[in-house]
Amino acid sequence: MALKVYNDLSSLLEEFIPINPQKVKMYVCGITPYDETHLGHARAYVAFDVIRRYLEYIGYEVDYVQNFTDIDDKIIKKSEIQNPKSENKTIQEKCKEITEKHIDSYFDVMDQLNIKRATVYPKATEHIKEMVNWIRGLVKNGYAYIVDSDVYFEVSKFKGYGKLSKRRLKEMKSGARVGIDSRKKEPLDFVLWKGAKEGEPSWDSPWGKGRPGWHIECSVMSEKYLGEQFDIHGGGLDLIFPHHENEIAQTEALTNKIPWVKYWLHNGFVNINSQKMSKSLGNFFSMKDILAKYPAMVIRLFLLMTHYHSPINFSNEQLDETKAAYDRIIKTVQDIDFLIEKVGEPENDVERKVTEDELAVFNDKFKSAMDDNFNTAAAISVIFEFIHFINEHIKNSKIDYISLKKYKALLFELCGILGLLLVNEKTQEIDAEDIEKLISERDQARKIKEFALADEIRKMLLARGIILEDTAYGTKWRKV
RNA sequence: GGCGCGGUACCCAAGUGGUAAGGGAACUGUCUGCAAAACAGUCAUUCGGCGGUUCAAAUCCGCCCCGCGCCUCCA
Repeated sequence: MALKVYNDLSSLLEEFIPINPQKVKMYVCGITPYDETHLGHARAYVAFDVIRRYLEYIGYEVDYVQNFTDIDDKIIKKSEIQNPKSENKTIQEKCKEITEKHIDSYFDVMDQLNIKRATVYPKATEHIKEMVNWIRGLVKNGYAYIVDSDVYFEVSKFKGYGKLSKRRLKEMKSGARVGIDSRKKEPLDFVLWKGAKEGEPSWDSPWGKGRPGWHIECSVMSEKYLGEQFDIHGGGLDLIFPHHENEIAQTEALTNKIPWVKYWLHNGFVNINSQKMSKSLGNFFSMKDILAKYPAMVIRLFLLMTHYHSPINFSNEQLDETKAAYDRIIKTVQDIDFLIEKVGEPENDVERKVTEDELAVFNDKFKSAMDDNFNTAAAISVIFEFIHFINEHIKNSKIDYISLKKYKALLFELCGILGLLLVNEKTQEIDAEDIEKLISERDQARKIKEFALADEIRKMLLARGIILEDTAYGTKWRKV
């Protein structure tokens, strides 16, 4: 089965055929680094990380570009807040200080979530020259007009306007919420270049000192790193309008290469109590806070248990449930490792129960799910079906070294495609020797039927967060 | 006002024409000195409501009810 993706441009599920049969080029809108990385960011970049990983898994080379919008009103505003430490710095330096700090913490969060680094992370401020050239081109070919030291894109000149967001110009003109700016010819026209006010960071341009508007950077930087046309453009659902619509307009107006982007993919929001997470509602969760309470892989699993295009409702209860689900996977890995050690080398094998065909069933089902527009929720269900299969076989003592190794390899392969690491981080911080010692003391007690003492030891270990399990192969332990 | 998304068990969530995946919770049983885990079984005759199309509908069509998002910065 071939990979199919839901294209927001056509509103259809389409077969994925990249422009170059070996190489996929994708651009995902990055963050404006002026504040903490939040759950919504995590959702978006986990989603596109899995898309990227799956494309690589099925054999493509992937060029993945993600920008940083490191110049913007919110950053400037933040830089104006009094900070004694940066008293003597220029506004430009202050902005850089803010963005660098947030980019660092962004990468820290992304690393914890096991998100692979993009091929390149271009910054808007490092591409001003290219943007100025681009805007100059739009002025020259009549799509942009100059008012004082601002430059605007004239939306009505671009006949495809609205094709991504499925809006018609006429309808939007009558829309109540479009802000009126008398300087613009039409309310929907958007700014390509903003003339600088006193004290704002600025760069030279043919129209005077100023800075680029929001949308232009993505067109310019994607063109620079991926070429005039490429395969996938991604981002949050809220970017469809106006951001992505404007990007299409200014890009296709300049290059006349249509379509600019073949597949548009957007991720759904994170909701709190069925409402969009937002600062104004005060229902905002920073990743720093969540990571203090839950392992990163639990968050990753939680985000992937809902399809990327659907909204996802966040709550601590949901995360607790996901923790239990994740522990089920981890426990199976630990059980396999425990048995591999106990069962020993292949010469001891009595029977080999698992066959390649049996495993292929799970492999195929998993791939079919992923081929269907990256249906991670369905793919995860296959992982749990596989875990059930493994436990069933372990239970029936139909275990042998080769099978166990194969189970483990497939489990890691499937989880790996989803970027799910199967490590119990906490185990590494524990004094294993001490625990083993107590376990053998308990075993002695059990042998002479001193169950009170045995239970006392078990209780003691539980207080330290260690759970004991007695099996036919001896006692196992694990962290809560 | 315009455009769009969704309503599947106690909770979460897959499923776009062939008779309801998966996870969590709960209950029963097996195993165990007791546990834990695992396994076995139970948990939606039904998919917001009402009509229609069809041999067949959660899936297609119509109407209605409810929730949400975008149209302003946003992942």
